[in-house]
Amino acid sequence: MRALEINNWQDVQSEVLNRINSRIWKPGDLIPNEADLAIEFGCARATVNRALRSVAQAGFLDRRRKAGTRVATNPVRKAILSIPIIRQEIEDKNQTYSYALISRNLREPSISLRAQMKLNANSKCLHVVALYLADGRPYVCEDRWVNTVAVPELLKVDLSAENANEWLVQNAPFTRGDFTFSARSADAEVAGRLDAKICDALFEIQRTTWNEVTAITTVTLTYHPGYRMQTRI
Amino acid sequence: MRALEINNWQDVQSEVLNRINSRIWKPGDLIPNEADLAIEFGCARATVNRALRSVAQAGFLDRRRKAGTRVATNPVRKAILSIPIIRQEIEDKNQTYSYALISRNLREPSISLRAQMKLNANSKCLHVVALYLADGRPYVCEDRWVNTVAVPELLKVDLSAENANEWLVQNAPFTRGDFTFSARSADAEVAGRLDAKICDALFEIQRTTWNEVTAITTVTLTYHPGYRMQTRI
DNA sequence: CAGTGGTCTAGACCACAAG
DNA sequence: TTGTGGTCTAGACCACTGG
Repeated sequence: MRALEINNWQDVQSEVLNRINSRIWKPGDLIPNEADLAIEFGCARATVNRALRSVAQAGFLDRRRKAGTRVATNPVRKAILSIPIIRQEIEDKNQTYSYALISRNLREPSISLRAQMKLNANSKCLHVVALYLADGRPYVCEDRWVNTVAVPELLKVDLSAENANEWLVQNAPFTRGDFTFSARSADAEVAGRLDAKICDALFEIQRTTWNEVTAITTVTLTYHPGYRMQTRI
Repeated sequence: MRALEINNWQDVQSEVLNRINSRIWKPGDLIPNEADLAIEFGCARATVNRALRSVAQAGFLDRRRKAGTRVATNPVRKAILSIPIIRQEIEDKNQTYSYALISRNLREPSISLRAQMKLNANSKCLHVVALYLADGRPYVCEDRWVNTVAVPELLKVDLSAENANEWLVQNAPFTRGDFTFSARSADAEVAGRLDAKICDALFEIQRTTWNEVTAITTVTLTYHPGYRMQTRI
């Protein structure tokens, strides 16, 4: 049996996780305070603090001033999803990326979209539909509405050459985003675009991005049949 | 114009985000090192470090020893998904939670499942199918395989009274999980369970959880038609 | 009120990796 | 080789909140 040796905050973290894991500290238990743990582990309180903050952020501990630190009873699992640029996602699979603009119009958004993006009445949006292909096969269809008040420069961009997403990433920073993941059935239109059968189940992501209080863009990505989004915690 | 006042790491963080946002520091730019920023902001380097680490974790900065800190060119957006306990998810919507066990068998898993869970040949799994209801309407169908070698105690549990997920959360800690999100069409069996029409598109989450190197359980959650998973960054 | 976590500071040493 | 971020430490004060 080897003695426990603590040299850094990662060591503290794994010791804490071990105690939770092996049920030395059970769900709901109050664990010793930072000062006591620092003495036990032979390190500074700041080091214990760093470790406990990290474990708490992962959802395994609940911390409150004065009340102390408890092992979480409902370990809410948090999965971190990386939302990559589509070009990268395709190239990471060693497939050839290509892009085709389907349509580009200036028009009024629907009422529900106007509500979601909190736009004024009469405001026009740039509506862009495009297709991303991997090795020449349809990968994902993008249906995008851009608030032209927030990003007027986009109107001058040639979207058949450069795709709207990459232009926006470079030129229109955002501070906040709402994401919705869902499943939908292919209708005739989207089935045609994605080379799917009518009634195929398609994975869909809708995302609205904001710069403080102004909506920049709402985009719906409809993936080819069989697409899977994966992550790990 | 008010003077910039920095009192804590959150202030440093928002000033940094402002500079990225307002393109004072552009994508790809090298920003000053921690020591210089500490002088500029009139605070300790540790405070700057805390702020920059936080911004980097959010994906807006790339940091490398010796190479310094750069504004990310590909701001990979990271969405944090909370995976709640189903009971909570339903109760949070002020709906009535209920649960029904559909089947419970000890049997051999399919070859693909055996591969995914890295099980030996001949190993038997507990296969549990159950339905969760919100206000009496089908909410999500759970199809679960449990590695009985890892969690033999579950065999003694009455799963018609207590659902497997909550028992496992309390009694079988895990250290790692793989998640897959996808869309599928309803076949006759699942349509019947979820009160859906055949061919409806259904949102599906598959999750395999591990304790170090041992697979605990693989569960597929198939949600009712129209289900949406939402998050925000 | 008083105990807890949250944070700041100044200084120090270390690990990494670019040149 | 050397500049950069990564981290530790000891001590201090503060903010919150439970009792």
